[in-house]
Amino acid sequence: MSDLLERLRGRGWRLTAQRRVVAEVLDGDHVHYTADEVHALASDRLPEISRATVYNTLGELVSLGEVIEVSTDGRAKRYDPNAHHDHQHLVCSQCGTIRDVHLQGDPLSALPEPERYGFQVSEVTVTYRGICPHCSAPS
Amino acid sequence: MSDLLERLRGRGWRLTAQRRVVAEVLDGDHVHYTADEVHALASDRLPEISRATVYNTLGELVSLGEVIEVSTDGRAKRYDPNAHHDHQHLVCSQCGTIRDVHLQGDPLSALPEPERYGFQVSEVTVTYRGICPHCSAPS
DNA sequence: TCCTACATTGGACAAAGTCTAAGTCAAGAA
DNA sequence: TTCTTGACTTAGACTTTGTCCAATGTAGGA
Repeated sequence: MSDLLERLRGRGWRLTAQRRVVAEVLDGDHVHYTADEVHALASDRLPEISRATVYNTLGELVSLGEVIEVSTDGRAKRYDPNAHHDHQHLVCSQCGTIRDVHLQGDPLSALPEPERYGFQVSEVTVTYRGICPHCSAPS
Repeated sequence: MSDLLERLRGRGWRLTAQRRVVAEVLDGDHVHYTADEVHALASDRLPEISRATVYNTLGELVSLGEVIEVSTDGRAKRYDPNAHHDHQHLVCSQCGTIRDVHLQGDPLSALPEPERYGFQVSEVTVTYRGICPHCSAPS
């Protein structure tokens, strides 16, 4: 994670306590927090951090390509720090759990030329939905 | 569209002016309105229709499987009446235009068994993003 | 035509996110 | 080290999107 901070500083990012804390919260794989969750976790370490700063910082990390914004349910967006490994998401329709998954083949190739309608297609996101083992287990 | 109304009546739907108007607004292919847009268009024909009714009706149409809910941008959900033809979406990153597209092959098969983590996967949505011809044209 | 269960309404409420003006501070300059 | 300044942060108002509820209206069967 300190690589991340170094990389950002190299791009002219001013390194503040708030930004550091947000980056630390997002450290780790398979993390998919909402902005509110990031704010709550960041507040544990830096109680005076404001919501606006969390939103600002997340937005910056997204536009710098260090974090991916995921909206799986039409509710709060989630932030995925696993931005340097191409992957998609598998979501439990019941509890909302999210897993990163890796596909066979390139989903871009499933869209034939005549179905592109002259668009310059550059990105594809695939979301699988189903019931996770925990939710389908007899209770 | 009157097939739709007949079908719904067959399922015990009470046919009111409000519901008819909402269904009429959603008539047509390649329509992807937000709830607010549906409300505005419905109000043109039936000025006293309330937002709550539009939300209720859209929700019912979705749970009856007659309309699909699409959230392409993490902002307002859009409602797609093209529910009986399997398709995915192509979105312009600049202007937000949405097109229905048809894929080659089944995207479910791109997710190998070991990548399913015990989920019972039942659904997949694929969203392509790019620049539409109108936005990429020299202005 | 009358009944009544279901539908609609308007407004309050809630969740998620954006904006702004005023104050603070990281990091380069001296 | 201290100073300076423009970038960063803050609190809270505001916006957008959507949900809920109690009161009122009405579709369609008897």
